[in-house]
Amino acid sequence: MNRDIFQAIADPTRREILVHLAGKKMTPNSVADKFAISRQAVSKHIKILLECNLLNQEKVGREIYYDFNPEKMQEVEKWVEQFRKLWENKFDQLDKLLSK
Amino acid sequence: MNRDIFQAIADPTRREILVHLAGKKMTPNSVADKFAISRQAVSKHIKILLECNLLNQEKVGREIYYDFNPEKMQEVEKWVEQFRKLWENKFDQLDKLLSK
DNA sequence: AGTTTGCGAAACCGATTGGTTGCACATATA
DNA sequence: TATATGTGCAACCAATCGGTTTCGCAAACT
Repeated sequence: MNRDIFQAIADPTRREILVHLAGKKMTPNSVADKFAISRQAVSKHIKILLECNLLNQEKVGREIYYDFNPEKMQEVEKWVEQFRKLWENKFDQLDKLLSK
Repeated sequence: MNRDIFQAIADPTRREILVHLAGKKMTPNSVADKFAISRQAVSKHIKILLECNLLNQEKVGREIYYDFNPEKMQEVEKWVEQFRKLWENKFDQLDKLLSK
């Protein structure tokens, strides 16, 4: 399934999961230990992140290790990028004002 | 009301609205002309964007002009930033591999 | 003064979301 | 072989979402 990455990172729990998995690869169980929700709920979040290629999957025995795939996140960066010149202009104008 | 900016930009219509309003200030009616949804639906989107400070509001007579406030978008940029070194590492490794 | 225009707010609706519990199944362990 | 563990999937549920239509009100036009 093809999912919108912006919708994927809209949920605060999923954003936290991403930060954890960017630090080190983890199993769903160990991720779930970090949160106050069920293992299955975490699994659903992981599935969504997986569906938009924000995670890599590696099966070891009966365990599955997930870790963050940074490439996809560039899509977000690229979208935000288009606005950067706007806030930089704003700062430039403030700088000019302050230096008067 | 205080709203999550990630939730605000999760909707594709709202992202399009932001791009329009980053180009020039517009009234809800003129924004609605760009979409296949009602003016009221657009107004609800604008309200959400306003609630997390992604828009500025300026009343002129009976019209209200909205335009993009870039500062708030830096929150998203900042969050994505933490992952940048990860994908940059990935490219470095690819470069090394290709130059062998 | 009466009508049109621009807007936000409210009520409503079907679809989606984020959680739960229960289950099936493969893999490890006794 | 029997049992325990790690996982994904399905069914269910209340809450939220994104749209609609209807309404009220202020500002502009005739």
